[in-house]
Amino acid sequence: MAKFKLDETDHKILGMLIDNTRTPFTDIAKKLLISAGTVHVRVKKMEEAGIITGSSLSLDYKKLGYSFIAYVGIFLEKTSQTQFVLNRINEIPYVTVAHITTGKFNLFCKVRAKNTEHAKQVIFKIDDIDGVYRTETMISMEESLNDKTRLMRSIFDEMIS
Amino acid sequence: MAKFKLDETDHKILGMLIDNTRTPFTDIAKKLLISAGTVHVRVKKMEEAGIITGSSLSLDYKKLGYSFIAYVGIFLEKTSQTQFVLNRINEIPYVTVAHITTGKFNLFCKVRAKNTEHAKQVIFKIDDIDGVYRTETMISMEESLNDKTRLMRSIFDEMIS
DNA sequence: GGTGAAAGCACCGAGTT
DNA sequence: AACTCGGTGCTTTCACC
Repeated sequence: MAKFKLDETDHKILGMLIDNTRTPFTDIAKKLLISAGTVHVRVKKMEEAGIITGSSLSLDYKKLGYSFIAYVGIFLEKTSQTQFVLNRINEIPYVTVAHITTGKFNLFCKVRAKNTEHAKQVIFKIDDIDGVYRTETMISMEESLNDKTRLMRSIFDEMIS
Repeated sequence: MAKFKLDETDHKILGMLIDNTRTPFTDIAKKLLISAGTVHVRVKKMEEAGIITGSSLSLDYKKLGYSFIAYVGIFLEKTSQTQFVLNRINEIPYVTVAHITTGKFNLFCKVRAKNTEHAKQVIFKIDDIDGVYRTETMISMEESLNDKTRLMRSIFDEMIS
């Protein structure tokens, strides 16, 4: 939970790995003018500290046939049901992220589905959860991905300057 | 854009790589009772087909000091400004995803920041864009990540059954 | 489209400065 | 902390099925 101290070298290593986890340590070493062993040790330390929690593939979901994205805002009958409903939502396939929120909605989640028909089925499952009073759906017509890489750049740029 | 035909072996390979891009091909080969060379060829084909678009590190942003998440709904003065405003939003650091949406808002984005003060600065930048009439912020109190892995499981479960 | 073996590297730990 | 170096094991290719 605490802030972890990373120096500029660590950031540069992360910067090279965030776009491609298979970037050879030897390449990183060459670019940063350090030894591959040092890269190895630093990555390991970041893994042990829990900064690096794993690695994942980036897939083109449109090509896989999942081109529908929607956000669903959820109103509850009573706020005391929040955790219960969140747990139920997390059991529903094709819900990719869920949040407890302040503001308009009590809960908020993202759904990725094949098409409108498929999404409707997913959203009906959310509506059916005990304690859900009403939902409000926002359909994404276009997603512009900044995502992880972009966020890391924001963080790095600030730290280096 | 078209659906790409993946067989069960491809799905199993993706299933083993989605959680850990560094899973040795030899391990995958052993488990699926095929040769490591075959795993290599199939992964390469999926890369060439654009199904696999890359690989990225999973990082603990809380430990990096970025524990604030909010969603921002955006109302525009005129819908004709949509693309222009989307482009401006994509230039703002700490905005991680942006969408053009139907429903309540014209645009919709996710912000990850250090704290409320930092988030305020980011949201002010959104408010300042020409054509933005009003924004509505939903602060996440708790994020429960299903994320990529979860989605892939949803897809695989369906395909295998 | 798959195999199996061989060659080429990367990873990773031990020992050193 | 960082470097070098050597053993181990993964990746990648290629001739063959």
